[in-house]
Amino acid sequence: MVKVTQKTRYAIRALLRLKTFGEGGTVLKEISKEEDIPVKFLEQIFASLAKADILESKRGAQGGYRLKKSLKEVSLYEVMKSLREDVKFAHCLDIAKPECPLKSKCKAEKFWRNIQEKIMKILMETKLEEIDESLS
Amino acid sequence: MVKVTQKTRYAIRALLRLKTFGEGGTVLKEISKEEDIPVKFLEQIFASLAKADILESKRGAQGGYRLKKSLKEVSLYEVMKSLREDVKFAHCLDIAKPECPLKSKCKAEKFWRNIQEKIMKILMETKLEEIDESLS
DNA sequence: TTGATTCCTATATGTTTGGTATGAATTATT
DNA sequence: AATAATTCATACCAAACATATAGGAATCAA
Repeated sequence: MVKVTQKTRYAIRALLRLKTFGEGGTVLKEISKEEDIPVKFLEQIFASLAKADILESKRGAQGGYRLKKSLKEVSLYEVMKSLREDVKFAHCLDIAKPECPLKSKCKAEKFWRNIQEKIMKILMETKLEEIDESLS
Repeated sequence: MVKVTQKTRYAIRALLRLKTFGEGGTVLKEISKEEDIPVKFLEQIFASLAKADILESKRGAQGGYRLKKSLKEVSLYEVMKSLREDVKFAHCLDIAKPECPLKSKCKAEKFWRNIQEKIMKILMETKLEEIDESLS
């Protein structure tokens, strides 16, 4: 299953915005306000992104977030995966065994896997940097 | 949003199975049994596929379904669309106007559209015929 | 110690999905 | 004409998932 949720969209926009703050970074509240994303929701999102080493956090007063990687290096796939969004089509590939009575199921699952690989390739090749370029 | 649901998977498998019945076609109940898909759910699926001219139906006694198009001609995109599964990423492209205060949103939405087009291309190029070939 | 912040986890709300139920409409067969 | 077999149409329901909201713990600079 490949899905692009609101969460993913928020994440992308937040990262893009964070980029404009450069090395200094900023505080979550700021981005929440500027991008009009619910604070508490964004907290969860940033927690995930931080865990995935896409951004860096510092707690406490004078704390905040800043990008840890250049957006050139961060793929869409990486973001989606860190948010634990499923990036798979095939459902039960383990059923696809020779003995499986539903032959068309076996075939179909393998078929899904092929598609999945193609789409994952796109998601992996797409770096966030492209976003900034996509308006020019 | 691109998603592959159970419904889509059922549809694919059902079409594949239907193909094995050739010109004569068969009755929904039969496919339901062989593919282990809930009858009533499959009814809805087939109704959609029929509306999309992918298969042909005949009501009443001695009725049933048969493929209307060769699976060579039917794309994954077509199936998904006929089931009214969303095949779009971009959410609110109409907000992406010059006046939009959320510039990163505008950028992002355009970015999503690019991705969407790539993925749609894959889905459109993928014909169901490939499924049968994918195990060989 | 205080205030600002991130982090953690539980809960509430809304939407989608997968499936069920009921029955109407259609058609071949008897 | 009656019957049985089918597709067609629609409404409903429960579970899963998405989108938040809430409360407070942990951390840290001043």
